[in-house]
Amino acid sequence: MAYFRSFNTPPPDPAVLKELTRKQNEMQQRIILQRPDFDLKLIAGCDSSFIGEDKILSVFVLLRYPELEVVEKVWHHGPVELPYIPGFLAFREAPNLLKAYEKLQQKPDLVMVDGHGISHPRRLGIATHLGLHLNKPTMGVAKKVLVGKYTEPATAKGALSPLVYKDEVIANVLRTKDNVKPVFVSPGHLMDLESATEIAMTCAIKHKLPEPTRLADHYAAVFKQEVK
DNA sequence: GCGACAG
DNA sequence: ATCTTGTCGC
Repeated sequence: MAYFRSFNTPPPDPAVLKELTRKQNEMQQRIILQRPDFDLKLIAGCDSSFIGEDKILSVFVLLRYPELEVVEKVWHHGPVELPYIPGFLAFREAPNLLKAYEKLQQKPDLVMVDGHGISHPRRLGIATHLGLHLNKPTMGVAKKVLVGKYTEPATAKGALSPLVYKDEVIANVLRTKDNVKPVFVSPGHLMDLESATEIAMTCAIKHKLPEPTRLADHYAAVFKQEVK
């Protein structure tokens, strides 16, 4: 990966990775995957951007559902300690994301995260990680696969195919727009694959990324300029 | 041992 | 993620 091909990024400490892996295996036991019982009125989207290599800026956008009108947007920036390591993204981004979340005046019924949910080696993608910390329904929408195998879904919007890992369907590869690369939708915590897929599709209006994460991504770039 | 590898 | 120009298409 990039970290051992790069000259300036320190290689991950084996002892640290062992500890973080232990933590994920521990958290894994608390994951609850079920159809949410809420009636979705407010949905949040979150994403982070980086300023240099040691500062992170996280954004949370709150939208009314299913209208998808923005009702609130907050951000928080701070230092980042760990380098990016595949499989350990949450330990790098979650701390700052949680601080941004606290700034929301109203809390969402569901959080859509830019990244994977249970479609992770130990089922602990950043969406699941955040869900456990917030004790709130979360789902992940990633742009690239992390683990698992799948066949390319049809090119029409709405087409999907399962992402399978260790004989289990951990996400749906969903085409959210005609002839555009699909996204990977997975449940995070207190959520199930079917509901997550349906919500992702409902939020995908005219772009590849569903509105919550698309707008979070957009504002992350906007706020980043204000900070600079 | 050889690849793969979210953001 | 980030570094970066023009360019093709709706």
